[in-house]
Amino acid sequence: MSASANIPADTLLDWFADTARDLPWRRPECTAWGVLVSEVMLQQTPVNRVEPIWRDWLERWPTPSSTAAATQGEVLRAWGKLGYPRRALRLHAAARAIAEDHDDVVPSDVDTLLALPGIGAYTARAVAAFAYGQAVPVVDTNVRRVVARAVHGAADAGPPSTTRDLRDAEALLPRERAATYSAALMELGALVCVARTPRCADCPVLATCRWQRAGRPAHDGPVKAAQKFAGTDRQVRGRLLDVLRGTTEPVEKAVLDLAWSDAGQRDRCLHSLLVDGLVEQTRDGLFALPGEH
DNA sequence: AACTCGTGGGG
DNA sequence: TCCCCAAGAGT
Repeated sequence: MSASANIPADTLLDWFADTARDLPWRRPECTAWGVLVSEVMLQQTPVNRVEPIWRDWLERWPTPSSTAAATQGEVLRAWGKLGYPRRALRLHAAARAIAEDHDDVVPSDVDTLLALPGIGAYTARAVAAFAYGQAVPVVDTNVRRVVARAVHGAADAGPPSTTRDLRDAEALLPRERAATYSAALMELGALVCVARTPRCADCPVLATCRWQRAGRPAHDGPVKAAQKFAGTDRQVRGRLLDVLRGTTEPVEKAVLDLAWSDAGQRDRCLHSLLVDGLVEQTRDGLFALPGEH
């Protein structure tokens, strides 16, 4: 039996047509730049938090060149509290590269997309598929989970392996409407075949799911360590950057010192923000978002 | 290959 | 409350 038999295209596509969320970056009038921006914003970030930021962003900067003309600080402010603000700088750098090297046209070729900052294995194929309709496999955390269950009969995906994950997804792709099929796989993982408590009763491919057929066995592999946040450098960096997002003028270090009590960790994090280009120091020793002073 | 990098909602 | 985890990328 072929792998695709576990997730039949017609069944999944019908379900998608009936159930899919009406997300703005899925609309036919959405530009390739709009798709690219959405994919970067959606990296590790829930849809409902992305949507308003995405709308504001595209209204303000509808093209790569208009984004490239903004300062890094403006881009970081527009990014707001989406998280992982280095993504905003990479998106800005990608916009510059597209404007300068690609005539302001988002590339459609996966390898060209992969060469852009902040565009990895997932995002490059997502743009190629969703903006240009290419029949390339698109593998995100949802697809990995759906494939693990429906095809491999396992409760959860194993450790990511780009080569193996792409091969698995490639085997599923139908000849027709491959890009929509990929969007549907992701949607299934996002709405039904979710991580914690899958809604199998609502699943369109329940009849062919190997995990279901096997009696939905529990995850057997090693349990991955829970990611901490409180007290980490990530939290401290977030606090520091939030101070600078909230001010128009550069601030003295004493202002940043209020953001975290542990001086050693605070200074280490401020240094790493400077190294990452998320913070700049002015000539007179004040601190600000980059590119604004 | 394992770690780091933000943020906030829901179970 | 705490903990999981959400359309990953870069090193």
